[in-house]
Amino acid sequence: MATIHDVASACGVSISTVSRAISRPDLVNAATRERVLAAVAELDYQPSTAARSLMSGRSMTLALLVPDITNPFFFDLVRGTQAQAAAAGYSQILIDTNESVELEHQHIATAAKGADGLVLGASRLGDDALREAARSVPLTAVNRSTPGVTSVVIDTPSGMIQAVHHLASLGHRDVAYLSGPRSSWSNGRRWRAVQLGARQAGLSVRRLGPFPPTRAAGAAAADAAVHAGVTAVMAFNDLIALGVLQRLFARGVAVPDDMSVVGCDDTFGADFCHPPLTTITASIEQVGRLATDMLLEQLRSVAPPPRVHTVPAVLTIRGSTGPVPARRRPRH
Amino acid sequence: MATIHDVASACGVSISTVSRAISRPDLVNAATRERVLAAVAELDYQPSTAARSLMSGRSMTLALLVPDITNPFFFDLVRGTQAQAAAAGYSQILIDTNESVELEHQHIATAAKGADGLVLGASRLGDDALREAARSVPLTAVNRSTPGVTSVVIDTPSGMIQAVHHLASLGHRDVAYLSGPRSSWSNGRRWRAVQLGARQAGLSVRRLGPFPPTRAAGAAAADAAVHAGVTAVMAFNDLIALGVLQRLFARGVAVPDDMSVVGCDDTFGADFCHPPLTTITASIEQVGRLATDMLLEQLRSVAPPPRVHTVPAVLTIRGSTGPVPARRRPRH
DNA sequence: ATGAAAGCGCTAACAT
DNA sequence: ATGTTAGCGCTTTCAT
Repeated sequence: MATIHDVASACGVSISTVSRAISRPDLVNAATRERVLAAVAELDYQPSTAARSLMSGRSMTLALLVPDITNPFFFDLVRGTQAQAAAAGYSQILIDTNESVELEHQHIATAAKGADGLVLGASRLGDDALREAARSVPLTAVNRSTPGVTSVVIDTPSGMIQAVHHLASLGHRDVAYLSGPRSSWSNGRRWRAVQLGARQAGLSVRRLGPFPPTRAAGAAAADAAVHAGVTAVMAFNDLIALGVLQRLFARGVAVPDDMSVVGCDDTFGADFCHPPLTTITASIEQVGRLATDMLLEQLRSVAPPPRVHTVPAVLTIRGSTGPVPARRRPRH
Repeated sequence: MATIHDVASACGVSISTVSRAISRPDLVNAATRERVLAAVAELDYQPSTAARSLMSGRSMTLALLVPDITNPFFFDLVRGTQAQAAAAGYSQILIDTNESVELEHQHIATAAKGADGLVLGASRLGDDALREAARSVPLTAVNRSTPGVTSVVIDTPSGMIQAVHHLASLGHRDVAYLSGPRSSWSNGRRWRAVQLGARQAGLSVRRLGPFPPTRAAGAAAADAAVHAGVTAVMAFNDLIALGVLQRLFARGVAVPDDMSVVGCDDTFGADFCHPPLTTITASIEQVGRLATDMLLEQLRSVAPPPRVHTVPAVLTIRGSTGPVPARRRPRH
């Protein structure tokens, strides 16, 4: 690998001239510049990022931490952050914290030294830990908000309230919320939204779970819902809802004829599963873009005060919700 | 941010002692070591990765390049490479080359300086360019093989041959292959496999396309297939197949009653779309793990000669394939 | 316009 | 067992 010295000696100038010819071309004589640039091309010289980082203190790298790359929600997020990072000349490193608070903690510490800033997807950290982290490194949190921390949150709750009303208007009186992970901030918000909507619409909700936010867990969730005797379920996310659909089908419970199912996030698959999922839609990729933008902003010399940006979410009605069954089916 | 000097002066030793206390504890007096480690904890000292990289010449970072992060095939790959990289203490940076040969070229060059090695997912590079790249930086290619380049390839072709026989056994005589991108090496292999299978099974295949490997393109592909009057299609990948399913449904063509559909890769969604997709299954995550392993191996002092590892793939029959229609439906 | 030299934070000889 | 020193490759004063 060619170094700046190779280039310098190749065209008989000093290393500072080479450096300047590259980073501030206007400061060097046109003729010399040509010569240097030619040598650079000739030797295929690439300035060492390590050396640059050492000098500048910046790595031109951003890190994205997610609890589980397996979850399509995060695919969409990755897409958005990656695109925006790339556009700004940053690389993005991807870290899976495996739904673990400790791992997240640890990775924040280590990632912080490798990256110039972090995007925390659905952080499982507590308020104090999150604020603390935000103090030690530029970061923006996605779907995890607390005062003093820059974040972008999706207004899923208002979508869920709409969903409850939708269910009510179909005649449902008994619905279950299939809870996500306890450590998920979104889960708390969503459950509160469901409760609020239920109060407004005058129907009864109960919370089942918590369940891991996976398709596999949807089977258990479906069984719990059938056992509870509700006519509709609202799942913490689409993954659980997908699992529910599958399990209900296996048990011979028809959707939406015997049971209505509402997902959340409208991630990949929600529109082509069977039946297609009524769910809460937001542009997650857009959220990723925004989060990266807000992070990049903090990296500029004058960092803005922490802000929280809210992205709208709406109810998308598809085939998995329908009128309440005329007569309740036997509970298997 | 604390430096090694801060730690050193904090406990009245030289920086080398600090360095040693951290990287080779056995070389320093137990008592001093304690003191140093205490100071490290106290000051929350984190050795600078940039400085370390500069010294060692290694960044402890791997890069994964994919043509399109949007594609679920690559989600699975990301999972695998990420897991294995993390296990080996490496970070992984993710790069989207956007289906562009030029972008891939360029990113290989730039990524090469930031990362210690690359995993190229479904590289769109030509043979020469790929070999050239492999000469300049440690890399392993996934589903893109050429002599002299370490790679892991999925034995999708044998799965596709099985699929053709499956179709033949259902009575199909006319099938179409819905071609993927021209620059995709896999596409060529898959098409050849389909032709071979067709010859063996004595049925006729034609190639339609090429189509971009996206759900959206599946609509065009479906129309082309209907127009061609075939009774079964085999798509380059599940994404196209999913799009076909959707379009066929919209046009009132029943699957599998009027048309059988075979996908490829068994990516997220293939098992819960409607009807579930008959497809070619391989553990893509496993492929990612393997690719990273093989890359890591090249990074060790004595790099092994280029090898190509083949991962098996099998036909998974689901609901999207069935007997050939008794009488052909009118072609819309 | 160009060169010399200092130094970013660290590790690895080489002294002591 | 510990300290001193010389770089790793680069940018950036400061001279010239």
